[in-house]
Amino acid sequence: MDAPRTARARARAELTSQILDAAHRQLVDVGPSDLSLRAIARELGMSSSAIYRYFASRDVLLTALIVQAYDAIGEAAEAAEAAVDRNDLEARWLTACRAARAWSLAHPHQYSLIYGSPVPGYAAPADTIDPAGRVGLLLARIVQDAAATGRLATTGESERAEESTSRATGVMHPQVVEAFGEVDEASVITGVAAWTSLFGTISFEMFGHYENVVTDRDAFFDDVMRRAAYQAGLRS
Amino acid sequence: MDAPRTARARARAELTSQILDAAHRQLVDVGPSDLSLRAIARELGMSSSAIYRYFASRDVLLTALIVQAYDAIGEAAEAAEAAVDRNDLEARWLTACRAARAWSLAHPHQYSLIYGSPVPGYAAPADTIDPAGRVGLLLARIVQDAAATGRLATTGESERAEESTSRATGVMHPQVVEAFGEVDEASVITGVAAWTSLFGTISFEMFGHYENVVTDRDAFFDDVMRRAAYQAGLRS
DNA sequence: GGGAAACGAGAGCACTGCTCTCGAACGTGG
DNA sequence: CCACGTTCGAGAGCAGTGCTCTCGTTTCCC
Repeated sequence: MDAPRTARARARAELTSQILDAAHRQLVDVGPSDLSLRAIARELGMSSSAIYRYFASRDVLLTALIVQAYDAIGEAAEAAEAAVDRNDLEARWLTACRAARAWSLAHPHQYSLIYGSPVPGYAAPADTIDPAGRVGLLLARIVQDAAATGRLATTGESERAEESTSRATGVMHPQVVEAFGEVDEASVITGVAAWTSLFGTISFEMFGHYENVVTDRDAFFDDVMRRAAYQAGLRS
Repeated sequence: MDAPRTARARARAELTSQILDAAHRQLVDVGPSDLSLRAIARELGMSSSAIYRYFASRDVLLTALIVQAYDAIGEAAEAAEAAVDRNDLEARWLTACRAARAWSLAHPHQYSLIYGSPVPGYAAPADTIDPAGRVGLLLARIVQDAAATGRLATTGESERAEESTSRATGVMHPQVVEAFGEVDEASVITGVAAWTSLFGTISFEMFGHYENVVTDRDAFFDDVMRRAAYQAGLRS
């Protein structure tokens, strides 16, 4: 952000990112709750107390890592989705979901950092809520594109959906509704439900809940995400 | 289970459950990762090392608490569902889901113990996989009842569902297919997807992912669970 | 009753996050 | 250019953790 004028400022920025890197490296094989400030300090050859010049507490460091992880999975999903034909909405959807899953399976500890139980004594810092929505925003954009090209199926299924739709108003946060663009709130709900389903499925797989339940995880995931896309209003 | 013949065995059983109770009590306000063996020992007026006569390690104690939590949420869902008219399949479904959510909101730390990121260095003990499926089994039973009374919608929606159904075989574990009874595998998949959606939605709500996203959580949950029931093949 | 197993308490080890102090390096205003 | 104030790093230390080991004591079973 700011250009580091003085040598001290430059050294500070350098060390800050070195600490972050070391923490990120440690996260590869230890898991968030076992992440140790002292171990990071050892790896960097500095005293443990020196870390506190750069991060006020362990939780602050974790928060920074959380933001990193959100950005990483968001970027992975965006990059994959960007390579797909803009007109093939379902392919875009499925590709984004698959990319999110692939990233998660490749980075289990970072995943549990952002989608597991919050490890600090329940503190959802404001810095994290913005990057947290990145994958969700990507999905919302696809739904929005579907609506823009007149390809969003508004009525869910049969009369039942209509019934629940009729009284569903004011359920979602205005800024989320805005992110979906000019679609009715029922579509926002199904979109958020699909987003939830995406990470619910990944979490269940990663946290062992599909042990002795789902054998072919790839096929299962694809199937569920396809149905989620359909229910969100996307038709091929 | 076994009748404690000797006084020593009786004292052992007594103390074991006292430790478990103290741990459970501590879980009300501290969260799984902050659960302290020494604090439990202090509360019980015994030395910390004495705990190890009853639980070989902290993880073993946590495992016991996990089983307790699974049983508790399972029992809550079952009790609520049992009070509903057996013929109203959707009401049974929705009631079970609501009970699971209500239990979760009332017991956040126990919830994150079973549906959050696994706190031990990734150990999913065999003792836990059985009670873990209790809520899922309940939902499966409802689907099974629907099939038994000829009220299970087998073809999902349109030709798309049929397409993905055609190649979906061998995806699920045989014992899960068996738990669903005489339904085709596609219905098992949608059932497991609905089960995933249930806890995915609860997790997102509990772990703060609906902050600035969903305002009316009750209405949102009902809506999503109703759609999940529909997609699982349940029709009112 | 005597031998063996189970038990409780205490000390101790290695580790954690975090605080405080103190001397050294650094940057900037006069 | 140099003195003063800020920033930084290291070390010691505190309170706490899970866990192990030892050493008497209690209980059980033959």
